[in-house]
Amino acid sequence: MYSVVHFTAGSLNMPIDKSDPDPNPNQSKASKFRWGELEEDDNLDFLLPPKEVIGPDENGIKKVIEYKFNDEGNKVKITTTTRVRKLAKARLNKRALERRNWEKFGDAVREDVGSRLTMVSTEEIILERPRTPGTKAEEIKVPGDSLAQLSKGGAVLMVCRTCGKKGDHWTSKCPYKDLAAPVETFVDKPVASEASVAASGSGKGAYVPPSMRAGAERTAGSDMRRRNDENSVRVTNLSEDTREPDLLELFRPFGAVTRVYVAMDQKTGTSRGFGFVNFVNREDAQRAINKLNGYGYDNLILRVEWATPRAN
DNA sequence: AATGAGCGA
Repeated sequence: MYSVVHFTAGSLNMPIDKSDPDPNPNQSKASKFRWGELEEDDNLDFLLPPKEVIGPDENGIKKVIEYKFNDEGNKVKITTTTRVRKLAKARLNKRALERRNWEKFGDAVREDVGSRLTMVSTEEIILERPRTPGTKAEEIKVPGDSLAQLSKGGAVLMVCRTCGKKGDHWTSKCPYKDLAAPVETFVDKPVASEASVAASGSGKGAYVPPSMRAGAERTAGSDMRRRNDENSVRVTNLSEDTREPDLLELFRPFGAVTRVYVAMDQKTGTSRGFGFVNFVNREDAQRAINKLNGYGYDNLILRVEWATPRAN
């Protein structure tokens, strides 16, 4: 239901005599309400003397004198006295006081800003990375002198720990590095034979990981539990601000993760939008791929696939 | 759209 209220131009322009109560006391409730509203909405403050502010004085006392109409429509004077917290120089420590006296610098030199304003100036700083590709290394490079050749000359002794070959490649480049590692690197005591380990159960002494116990699979192809760089999963379409901890959090539930990596643009320091996650177990990697490929993450749809082995 | 960094007997 609506209550229809009729206004006439005359009623709005009527001179308002505040001392008079409702000029039409017998009118309906709606009309009475209308008068009340008019009184509140009409700003009659221009009839009042202006607001005065005195102080704050040396004691921090500030007075504000205002004039208002009260509910009865009478003019009243309101004086508000407040104590303003003094700008306490004593509260500033020595160093802060010193800084106050500094010359303006940065962009503030050119700006006409108040002495107490703080300005933010931006300055581009090129980050210097340790060893930028193609600087130092090239300067000392002797043409036609490969690392292998140097090693033959006795400068560098390059002996592969995996296959024992001399002067040919580093351990990490060994063509056989993905074959089972030699036992000696894992056990610090002379190894008991597999037969004796099996016979004495766990025996005493050095821990023997399951993969090394008698009966464990030894061939490179069938051993899924060997820790290596192969169970590598490529993740693309990562949002700009996805970092390695985020990737770990996302992939960790599928099994032990040996490494997470997010490719960064070295120049801008921003993510290139892809990364890699390596799993201890191939099956876990496969489950992660199945579950997370096409998964919505940070309002992007992830692509999760097997990575092709890194070119070395 | 896209496949990673660095170390060293």
